[in-house]
Amino acid sequence: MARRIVSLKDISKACGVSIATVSKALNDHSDISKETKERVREIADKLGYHPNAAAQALKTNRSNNIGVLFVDEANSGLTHDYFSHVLDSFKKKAEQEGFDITFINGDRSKTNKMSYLSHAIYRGFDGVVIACVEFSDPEVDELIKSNIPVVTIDHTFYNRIAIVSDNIKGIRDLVTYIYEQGHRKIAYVHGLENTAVTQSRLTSFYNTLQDLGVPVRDEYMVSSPYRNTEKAFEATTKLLELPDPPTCIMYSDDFAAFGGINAIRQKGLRIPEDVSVAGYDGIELARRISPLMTTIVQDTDRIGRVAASKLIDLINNPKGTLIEQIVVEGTLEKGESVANINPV
Amino acid sequence: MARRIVSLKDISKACGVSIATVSKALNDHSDISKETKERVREIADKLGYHPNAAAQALKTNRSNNIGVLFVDEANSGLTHDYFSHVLDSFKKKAEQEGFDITFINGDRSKTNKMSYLSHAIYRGFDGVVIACVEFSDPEVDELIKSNIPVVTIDHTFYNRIAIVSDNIKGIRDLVTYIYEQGHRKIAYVHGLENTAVTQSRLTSFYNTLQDLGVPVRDEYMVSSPYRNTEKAFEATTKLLELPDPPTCIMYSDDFAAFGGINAIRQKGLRIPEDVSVAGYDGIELARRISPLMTTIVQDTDRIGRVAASKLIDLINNPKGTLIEQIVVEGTLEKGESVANINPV
DNA sequence: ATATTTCTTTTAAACGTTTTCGAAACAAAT
DNA sequence: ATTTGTTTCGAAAACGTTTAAAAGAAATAT
Repeated sequence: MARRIVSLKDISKACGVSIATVSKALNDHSDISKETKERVREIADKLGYHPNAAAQALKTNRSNNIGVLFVDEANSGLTHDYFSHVLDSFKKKAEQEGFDITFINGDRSKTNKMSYLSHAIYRGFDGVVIACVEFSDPEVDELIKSNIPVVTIDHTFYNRIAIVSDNIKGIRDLVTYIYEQGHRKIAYVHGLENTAVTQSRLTSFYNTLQDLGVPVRDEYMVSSPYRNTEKAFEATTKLLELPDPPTCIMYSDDFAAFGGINAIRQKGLRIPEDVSVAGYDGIELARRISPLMTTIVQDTDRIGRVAASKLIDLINNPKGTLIEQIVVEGTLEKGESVANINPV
Repeated sequence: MARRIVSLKDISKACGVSIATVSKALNDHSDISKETKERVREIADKLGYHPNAAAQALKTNRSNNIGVLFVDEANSGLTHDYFSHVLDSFKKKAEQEGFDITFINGDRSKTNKMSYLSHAIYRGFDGVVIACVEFSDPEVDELIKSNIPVVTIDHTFYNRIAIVSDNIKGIRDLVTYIYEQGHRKIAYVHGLENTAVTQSRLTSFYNTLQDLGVPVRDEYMVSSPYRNTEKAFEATTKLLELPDPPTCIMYSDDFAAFGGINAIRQKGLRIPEDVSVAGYDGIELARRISPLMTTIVQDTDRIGRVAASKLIDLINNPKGTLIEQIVVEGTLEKGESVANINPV
C-alpha cells in the first residue's frame, strides 16, 4: 500500500484538460467556465485529491502556518496555565482563518540546533507570535527585528504590534479593593524583577498605595518566582513571623497564592478571618476552590484572539496594518479570600 | 526590505560550483571533497542561507512535521491539564529528534473545512499522534485507518501502536489503599461511560471491590463529566444526603475532586476527618494544596515521551517497528485526603 | 601507452503547484 | 471581410530542493 498521492496531473489526465486549468478550476479563477470547474471538482473529489501544502508554499511563498514562540523562566512550556489559555484562544482564531500553528522553540539536539529566526525561515512561517519569553535573549531579538510579521504578547517592542494585559489597572483595582476592605498592612509576594510584567505590576503597586496614602513597608515586599508554591510558602511563613505581620498578602499569581494559603493554614490561621490573600490570573481552580480567590482574572481569551487577529491582518496587509499596542483589561474577581476588616 | 531568501542557487553562484554540489556539500554526502564542503558551508553561512522546508518536503516526501490530534468532550483543547502535560512531553521528545509539531484539529470555518485525514495529507505529516479523542468519530476512524504512521494515546486500535495509562492498576491501587485505611462505604463519582478510560476504570473498580469482598452499592455510583467541578459538587451533595452516606468518595479526576471538597466543606464537614476524598491524575495543584490529595499520579512525562519515541521509530522504519500496546503505570500518591478509620 | 579504478563534480529530471502570457474560438461590430 | 472584444483554455516557466546517472579528472594498474 504505497503512499500514492493524487496530484493535479492525475486530475488533468482524468479530465482531459491541462494542469493549469485544473489548478485554476480548483482555485475558482474567473477564466474557467462553470462547466469545466464542476467537472474538475467532481473528478478531484472522486480521485480523492488533496492539495499539497509544501508545493503551494514553495510556489506562493505562503505557508498558512504561524510560528509560536514561548519560553518562560521555568520552561513550563504548554503546562503554563496562563500561556496555555492564551495559546488555545490564539489557535482557535488562527485556525478559523485557515492557519495552522507550529512551535518555534525546542531543543532540536539531534539536528543542528537552529536559532528561532532560522527555524522560522526554514518553515516559512507567514507570521510569528512571541509570548512570555525572556525578551533579553539575543535570539528573540534577532527574530523580532527580522522582516517576518510579528506580534508580541506581554512585552512591547518598538515598531511591533503588542498585546499586553493591563497590569497597571489590574494591580490598581486589586490594591484598591483590598484597601477598601480596610487593609493597610498589605504585603506583596511579587514575581522576579527581571520581567516587564513584574516591573509594571510593582510600579502600579507603589503608585496605588501612594495615591491611597498608604506607606509601603520594605519588609512586606518579597520577591519569589512565578508559579512557585514552595517559595511562596516560605515567603509567607516569614511574613507571618514578622513582629507586625500584614493583614493581607498579595501574590504574583494564583499558583503562588495557593502556596501561601498552605503556609497560613499551617500556622493555624484562617483565611480570610485571620489573614487575607489575593492572587493574580484567575486560573480555573482559583475560582472553584474555597475560599474563592480574590484575584484579577486575565482575559486570556481576548488576548489570544486579538493577537491572532492582528497578526493575520499584518500578514495579509503588511503595509496597511496599524502598528499598535493593544491593552487587554482583566477583571477583579472579589472572591472571598480578602476579608472586610473595616470597623462597623 | 523585500524578503529575499538565499537559496542553493545563490551559494552555487558565489562558490562557482553546481547547485547539486552545494546541496550535497551541505548534506554531507560522501562524494564531495572536504575542501569543497568547507568552502560551501562557509559561504552558505556568510550569505545567511537557510534550507527551505517546503522544497525539501516536496522533493523528499518528508516534512519532519508531526500532526497532533486532540479533541476532548469539553473541547478544552490545550487547557486540559492531563493532555497539556502529555503534549508538552511529546513535543520535547519530538523536537529533540528534529520534528516539529502542528495541530490537526480546529474548525477552519473560513477555508473549506478539511477532514482530519485531508489535513494530515495536505500538510504531509510524517506521522500523527491521536489522544483523548472521541474515537467513535468517523473522521478519526478514517485517519487511523489511513496509511499514515499513527500512535494513539489512551485508546487501543487494531494494528496500531497505543500508549495507554494503566487505569486498571491505578484504580486497583487506589481502591486497595482506601480499603486498607478501613473504608468499606466507598462511592465513585466516575466519568461519563462513553469513553474507554471510564470503562476500564469502572471495571477495575468493580473487580477490586469484589476481590476485597466489599459489595458495590448502586447509590454510591454516580456519573459526572470529567473535570467538572459543578457536577461533582452536586453529586457529592446528594451522596452526603443519603441515609447511609459513604465514608470515602472517589472522583473521576482531581478537578472534580475539588468540586467535591467544596461540597463537603459547605456541609460543615472536614476532610479527611469526616469524609475522605480521592482524585485521579495528580495534577500539580492537587499535590500542593492542603489537604494533599490522595490520587493516582499519571506519568504524563513518560506517556508523551514514549508516544513520540515510538511514533518516530515507526516513521523511520515503517516495516520493522513492533506494533504494540505500551502500558504506563501511574503511582499512588497517598496524600492526606483519605483518613485511616481502622479501629485501633 | 592504455585500461582500470577511484574520487569528484555536473547535468538534468523531478516533486506539485501557481501564474503569466499567448492562442483559439466565437460573437459582435465596423 | 476585417477588426475588436470576450470567453475559455493551455504552454511553459518558476519556486528550492534532491538524486540518479553521466562525465571528467586524477591516480593506479597492466
